[in-house]
Amino acid sequence: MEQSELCPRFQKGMDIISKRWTGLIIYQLLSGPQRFCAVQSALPISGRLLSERFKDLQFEGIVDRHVYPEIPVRIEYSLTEKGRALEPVIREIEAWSRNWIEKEEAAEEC
Amino acid sequence: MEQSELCPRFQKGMDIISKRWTGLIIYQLLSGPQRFCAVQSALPISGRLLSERFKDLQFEGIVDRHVYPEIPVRIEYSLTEKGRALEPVIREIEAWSRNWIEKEEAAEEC
DNA sequence: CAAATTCACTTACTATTTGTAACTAATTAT
DNA sequence: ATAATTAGTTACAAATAGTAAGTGAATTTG
Repeated sequence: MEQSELCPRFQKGMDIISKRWTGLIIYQLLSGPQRFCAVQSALPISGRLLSERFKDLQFEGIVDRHVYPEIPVRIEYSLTEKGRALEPVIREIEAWSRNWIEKEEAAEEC
Repeated sequence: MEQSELCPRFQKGMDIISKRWTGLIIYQLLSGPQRFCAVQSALPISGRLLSERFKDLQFEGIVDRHVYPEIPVRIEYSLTEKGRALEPVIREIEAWSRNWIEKEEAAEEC
């Protein structure tokens, strides 16, 4: 029952993108740096989870958190180079969804 | 706080591949139809979860289950056309992992 | 100037999902 | 007869996700 030759880097990569919300968060940030509340209102995710995911993604070097010490402080999240390198993954998922997910199928979830 | 224009098909697609284990199961089946125990010994997944995931993936039309009524019955799982269409997604994740995940990073997980 | 709102979170609690282990039933090999 | 393999299922504990409310600093509204 010992598992085999699965490349550990591939396994790690798969772990990252197959964690709930990471794909959608990265998708959101592909349109440019955004604030916490902007991402939150773009996705059906709670503050608790978004905060947790941002921490995970920062730890993985996929997202950058930048504090602008302005009149009221402004905090922006953006993709690092490593994060932007995930764009082709996201685009392939987009393409697959467009081609293979029925409108009805998608609707029954909402 | 109402969430916006996220395409529901993209959301559904993301839901599917961002569910734990689905990516690795599909990756395994890309090398051809396989039996339950073959997939199980290729991945660090338990029988309970694999059984559950196979059911989900059949329901989504991504995996086919075929029973060969032989001397001892043989059951094989394979990708449908919809499932095989996910190959580019998997390949992009592979490429990203190869380029952006450090050996050490991956190792510290195991 | 007091009250409400916004931003970026955190805390507390519940529900759902995972993981672990053991069990089943049919067949087959030793 | 005993042990092993296949394709699961059941029972239960641990981890993760979801919901709701709270926090504290600053800012706008009445």
